[in-house]
Amino acid sequence: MAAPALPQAAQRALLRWYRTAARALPWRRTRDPWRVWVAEAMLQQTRVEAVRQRYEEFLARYPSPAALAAAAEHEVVEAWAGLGYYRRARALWAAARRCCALHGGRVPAEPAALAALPGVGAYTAGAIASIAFGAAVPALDGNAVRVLARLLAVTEDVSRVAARRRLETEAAALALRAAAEPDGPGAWNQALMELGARVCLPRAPRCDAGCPVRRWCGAARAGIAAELPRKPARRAPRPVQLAVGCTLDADRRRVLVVRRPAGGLLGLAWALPAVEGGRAELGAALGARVGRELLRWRHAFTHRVWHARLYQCTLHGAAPPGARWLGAAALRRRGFPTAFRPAVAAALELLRAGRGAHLASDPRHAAGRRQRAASERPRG
DNA sequence: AAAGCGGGGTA
DNA sequence: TACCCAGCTTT
Repeated sequence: MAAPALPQAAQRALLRWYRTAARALPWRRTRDPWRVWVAEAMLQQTRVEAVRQRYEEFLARYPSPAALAAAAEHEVVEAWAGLGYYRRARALWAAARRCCALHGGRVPAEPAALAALPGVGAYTAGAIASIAFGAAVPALDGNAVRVLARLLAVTEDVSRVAARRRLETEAAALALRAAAEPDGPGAWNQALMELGARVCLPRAPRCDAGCPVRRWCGAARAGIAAELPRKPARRAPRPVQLAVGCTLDADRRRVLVVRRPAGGLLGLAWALPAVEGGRAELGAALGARVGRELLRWRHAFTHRVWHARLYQCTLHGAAPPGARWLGAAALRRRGFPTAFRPAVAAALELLRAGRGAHLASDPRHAAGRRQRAASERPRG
């Protein structure tokens, strides 16, 4: 292993800064590998503040791999509702089961064994191994990539293999050297991420706001910190028309909900029945008569935008397999992805209003509809 | 190498 | 509006 390009003095300065500047986050109070793992799983592409609110609650419910493994997969997905990337919940559940089957219910300490678990890639394996077990391995997340690309003044596109390899080599050398410091590689990896989150910000790096490693930063010296790291442009999300059914039972006291198919978008999450297309596609898929339109809203994903319309539906025959009828209380309790919350709110409104009442009779709701409908108007 | 997969904060 | 975030998996 070659020596790191970053001087030891810089590494020590950053470690020193971390000792005093680190935020007191819930997952920093422990070295319990399960608690570290749950935090890392939740933090994948997810803001610290979003995870803060959900972390303790999830751990109270699933305090160990065995506890999670004992739950049903769909129950875990529901506990994940609102956090996004639901595949993480399913992977964590599968990985917990594997820990019980293969590792006696314990979290493995070896980075390779960790990375073999579903949902655990190079970053997460490195984070768990270094933070929970003190292993001298890097944890190269988006923050660390940004910080290192700036320190080393890597001007190449960081998604390219050559640039990526350079960052990984440097990160590995730094983790190894950090193992000889009192704080250890776990603190070092978190120090890199903390700097990226607090000082070395993506758009507007705060080099002047007390960056502890500015003296050693190639990008700051060249005046190009804000331009790094370079990344390829992302493609615009594809617009998709979505028809959603609001189906009441004969008593008009309950609403039909379904679990979405496992493979696709929002897999295994609870939702109102929905299909790409309009009234015709919804009626055919649901076996229902499609009545009046109740609501329009939009929901943006990374890769597509839903232009969604909610229709009141009447079933021709039986409910589709696996569907459930939920009353207002059950509907409120159930965890739904954010994409469906406007529809669930409208369904609740419809239940509350009762037979024959019109949704738009609620002025608050009518205002919301007008606003969304305006933003929804097709361009051109 | 690129695409699929959420949700929300920020400039 | 555009960008990005404590990424992983499949194609």
